[in-house]
Amino acid sequence: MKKATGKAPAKMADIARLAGVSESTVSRALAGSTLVAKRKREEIVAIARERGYVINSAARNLRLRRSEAISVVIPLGHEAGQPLTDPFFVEMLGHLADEITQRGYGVLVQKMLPPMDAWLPRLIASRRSDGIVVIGHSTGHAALEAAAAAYQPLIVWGGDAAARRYCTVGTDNLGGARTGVEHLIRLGRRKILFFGDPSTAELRLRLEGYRLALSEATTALDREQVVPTLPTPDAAYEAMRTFIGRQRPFDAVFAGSDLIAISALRALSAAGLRVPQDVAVVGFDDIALAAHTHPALTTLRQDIRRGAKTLVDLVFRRMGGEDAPSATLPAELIVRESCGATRR
Amino acid sequence: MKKATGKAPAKMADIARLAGVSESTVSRALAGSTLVAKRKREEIVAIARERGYVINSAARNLRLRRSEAISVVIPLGHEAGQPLTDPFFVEMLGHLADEITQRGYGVLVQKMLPPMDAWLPRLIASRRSDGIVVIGHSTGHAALEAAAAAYQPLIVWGGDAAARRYCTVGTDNLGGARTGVEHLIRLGRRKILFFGDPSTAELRLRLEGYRLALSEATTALDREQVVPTLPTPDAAYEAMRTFIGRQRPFDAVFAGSDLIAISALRALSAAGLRVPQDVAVVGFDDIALAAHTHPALTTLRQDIRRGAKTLVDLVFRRMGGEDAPSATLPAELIVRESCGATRR
DNA sequence: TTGAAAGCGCTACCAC
DNA sequence: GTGGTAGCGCTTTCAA
Repeated sequence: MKKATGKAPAKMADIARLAGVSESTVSRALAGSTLVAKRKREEIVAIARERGYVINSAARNLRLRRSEAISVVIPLGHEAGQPLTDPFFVEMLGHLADEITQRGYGVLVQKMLPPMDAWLPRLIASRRSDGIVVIGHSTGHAALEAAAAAYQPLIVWGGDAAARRYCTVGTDNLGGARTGVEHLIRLGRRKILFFGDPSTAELRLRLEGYRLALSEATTALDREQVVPTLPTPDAAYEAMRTFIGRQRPFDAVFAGSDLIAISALRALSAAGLRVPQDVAVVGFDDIALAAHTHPALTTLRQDIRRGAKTLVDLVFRRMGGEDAPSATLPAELIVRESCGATRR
Repeated sequence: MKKATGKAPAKMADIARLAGVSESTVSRALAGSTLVAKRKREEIVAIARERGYVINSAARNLRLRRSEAISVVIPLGHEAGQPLTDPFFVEMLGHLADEITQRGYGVLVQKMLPPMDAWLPRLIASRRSDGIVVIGHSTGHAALEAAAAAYQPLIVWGGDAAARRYCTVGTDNLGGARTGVEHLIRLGRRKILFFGDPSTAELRLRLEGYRLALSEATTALDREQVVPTLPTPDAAYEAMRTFIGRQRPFDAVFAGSDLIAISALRALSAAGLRVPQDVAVVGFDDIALAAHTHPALTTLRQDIRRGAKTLVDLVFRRMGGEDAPSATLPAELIVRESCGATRR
């Protein structure tokens, strides 16, 4: 195997020699320190640029005891071995990358399989990143609690800030779901299903919101009915198909996520049920696709960009030693076609 | 601002003291070197584990002159400022993360805006990663050519291996498109549109495949007709809507990507055109959603997992100094409902 | 305003 | 088999 032999990259000492100054001065000049005479500073910077010199980050990081990188952790539950399928997480990842990059930090992506307690501490101890953002179905609460106790700059995207001791950012899942179901009730729907996987924290909260809306309704409704499903399109499609086969009457589906709602749309259509005439459907997330389904999906928008901004803001504040608090973001009802109009 | 004061993490010297050996021995033991007596080695490893000791990667990397990380670069063209929208790239990112993580390397995600020539060299010089994988509509050929000349471990996901001097991995876009269009012709379609953005290298090749299929057809066909569009759902929807409004007759759409095909599906349906009865549609990529549209989308599958595997395989081989060659992967026609059956 | 020197935490070359 | 030692390339006192 022939060894790659690119010429060794310039180091700071080389630039120092070229500029006829000491390494210290180059270091200061490159950092923009006013300690260095302006003229000299500019000269040094010019030489460095011309030579394509870039500071060796390993050396810098070792010296500074930081990495200038943030880990973005994507816990994989059911989808182990799969690529991230949920567009929501993907959009989140994109926004996080934007926010982090903007601050001059690197983004270290970590796909993580349970159990989390095995490697979250390792990730922290390795010091490969200065802060950690965990997105996704937050499994492994215990591991998070434990890690957070000794490590500040850890922020988790998730639903229930109140119940946790670690810092979280999340949408108001309960309130959002409640709003969505209330909307269905207002439109005259009476037999409303909850369709989703209540084993994750966020979906549990949405289920709670669904229940709350049902219980507080002033009109006579069918009692709650939960159709569980794994959060993948195929599983959701099958689950809905099976449910329809059971012939239990229903006139609305409140889905735990848009991805699931879209599968429901397909299953309903395949079974000859019209949306929204026969069955109204409401999703959660407002992924890009939601506006483009047929019929267009009514859903609860999570403001991902703002979520990402908040997440990153909090990690940086905590990296600075501040004890930044958890945050909850509102969900916004986006009315499109799939929920139908008022029934007489 | 209160400074975070987690207790300083253990370093190798601490473990050495605890184990009553030298730092060298700890280093060797942790690396699993057989130079250290087995008994002693296990003892040291046990102590390290017990103390939650993890090697400081900055120090290790500085010493070893490598970073144990791969940069995955996502060039953003039209979608600047947007999160990555195309599910194809996202799936690719997921698989890349899997492959890279599996080899014990970190994944450094870089979203990059043109111009590439400004920061590709910087990325290389910063040594934050040992290799670079560029995915996405490969813009900036010149910058890639220039960078690749002096830097081996750079692999680009893209279409036309032949035309480039840098190492690429990609699907046989031309052949795939040709297969898809031939299929439409075989099914009796005569007025076939190409729908997509021919400004990117990959789409250009698909367009070429489309042309080839038309020109080689043995039946009388309408001449080529290209409906250009930016690669976002909204733009594609509008473009198709506008085109339909012009009333030029057509009975099939060959779309440059699934995302575009799905938008076409919507626009056709909104215009009262039935798929596949009135218009057949074929996409490209086979994203997860393709099987779930209504009607289900006929498309050309790109084997993303294999693509990612190949990409990562090549970077690692090149990191090892090997002069690994470009690779082209076949596209597979996945026949579903949107192309219809043979017309009499 | 500048330079010398110490050292961040690790690995690998030597000598024993 | 094991330990001393010399750096990897940078930043930052400290002294001038």
